[in-house]
Amino acid sequence: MLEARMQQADVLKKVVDAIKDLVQDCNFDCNDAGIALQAMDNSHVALVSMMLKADAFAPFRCDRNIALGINLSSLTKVLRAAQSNDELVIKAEDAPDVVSLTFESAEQDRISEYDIKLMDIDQEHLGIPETDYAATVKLPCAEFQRICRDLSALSESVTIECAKDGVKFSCQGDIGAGSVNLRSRQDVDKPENDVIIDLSEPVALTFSLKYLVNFCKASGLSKHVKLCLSAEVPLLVQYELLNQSHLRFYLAPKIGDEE
Amino acid sequence: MLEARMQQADVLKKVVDAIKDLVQDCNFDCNDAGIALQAMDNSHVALVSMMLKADAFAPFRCDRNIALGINLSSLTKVLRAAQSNDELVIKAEDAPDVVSLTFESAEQDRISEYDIKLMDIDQEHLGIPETDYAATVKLPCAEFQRICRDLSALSESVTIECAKDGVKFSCQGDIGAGSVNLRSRQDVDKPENDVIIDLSEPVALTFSLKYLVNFCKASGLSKHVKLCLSAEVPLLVQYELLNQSHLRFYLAPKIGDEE
DNA sequence: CATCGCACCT
DNA sequence: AGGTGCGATG
Repeated sequence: MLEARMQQADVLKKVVDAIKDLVQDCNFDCNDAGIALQAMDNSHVALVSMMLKADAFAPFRCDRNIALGINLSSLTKVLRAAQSNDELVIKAEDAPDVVSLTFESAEQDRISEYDIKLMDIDQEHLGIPETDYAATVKLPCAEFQRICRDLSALSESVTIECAKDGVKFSCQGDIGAGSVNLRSRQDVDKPENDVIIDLSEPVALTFSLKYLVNFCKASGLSKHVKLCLSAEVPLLVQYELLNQSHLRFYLAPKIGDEE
Repeated sequence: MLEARMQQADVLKKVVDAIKDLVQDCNFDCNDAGIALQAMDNSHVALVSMMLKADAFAPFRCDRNIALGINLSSLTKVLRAAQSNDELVIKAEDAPDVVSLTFESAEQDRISEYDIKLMDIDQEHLGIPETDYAATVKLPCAEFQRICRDLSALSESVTIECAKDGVKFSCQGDIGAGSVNLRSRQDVDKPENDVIIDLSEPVALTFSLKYLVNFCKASGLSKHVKLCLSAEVPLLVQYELLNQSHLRFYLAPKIGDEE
């Protein structure tokens, strides 16, 4: 059986909010390492990969591999019932029909329990090759979200160009063109503003802004987001969570005249 | 060419916000005196007139007359990308296809540049006669905005009556009637609350509240607003900006049974 | 159903 | 000033 207690129901809520528009149904794969999720979006352009390590729960118990096939719209409805600061306990039997979510107020004076029916989902398991990226950019989530939103007012696509000392986001659209240049910066007094570029080779790639704006719904999960780019491979947009847990989005670049 | 740097991108943002619902497209007329704009609203009831004097910019350079025909909805989208405290540089060539807006963060570690395509706009140039108004009322923006909003819940129109020692805003509607009386007041300790009436002749006129509410979007630009009235001529609603710059709205009174 | 824009509220 | 909730729209 599975029994996992999260201190902050909010975390699961934000994770699911960030992916529910990309993926309708998917398996939460549970084993003694934790709870993992991998899914492609409907149009097979983007891929979501979540890992919540066992350490992110206390306690965490999962005797054997269990795949919980869940409709994310149903899950969203249930998670809306979580109030901030509620703890969340996730429970399932070994061959479950349902998963149970229990929300407990801090003082334990309100306990809500929801069961969600499970579904069988045939999941192509996706091997994601480890890549040595040509460039990684770590920047504040809020800044990335702002850039994506601003540029999406002008165009469907953004070109991300990484150089050693800065990163440039640019787009062209019917009403005009836009670009945002961020210089790398580091400030020990305000590390939350850091923009850190790690580059082995300059790279410039073009991506759909609609997807990037969508990924940015995860902004509340972390202070920073890491963008990893290499020519001709999908962009990795990564949010680090506590205890080496993470939420990752992969997005294939646009090629040639698609832009 | 034109090159004009504003210390506060916010000012242009607020000006455009205040007029974008009245006017879709209009020319920004640039010359060595500054940047001016004049346009009638679609229904030809209201007129907007903006003047940003060269002194409001530092530096300001404009070698020859340039008319920048801009779609205000496009401009709004671009100005949304301005963050508070960003500086704004406006640039255009002498016979431009585009106008360039550059937003610079205070530390210069983020520079965003947007180009907006220009359009050809045939503009009837409007001579606005200088009028000696029968009454002028200077009052806090917030107070005027509040009055217009409150009365607009009751009626489409407001009657403004100026007397020597006070001004009365009143309306009648289906659910009842409303009126707000402001006595003139002056307080050296709180000049921001001043209500100053300058009157050569009592006057009472009726105006569309919808337009007045719209004009009040400019309230963030100034502490006070000046209302200038004379019988049978348009109301002037004036916001003074720094360096003798201003934003003015003119609104024709309603006559007779239109009220 | 999802997205967008506006207004309100904190 | 930013976030949230609502209403309207496609």
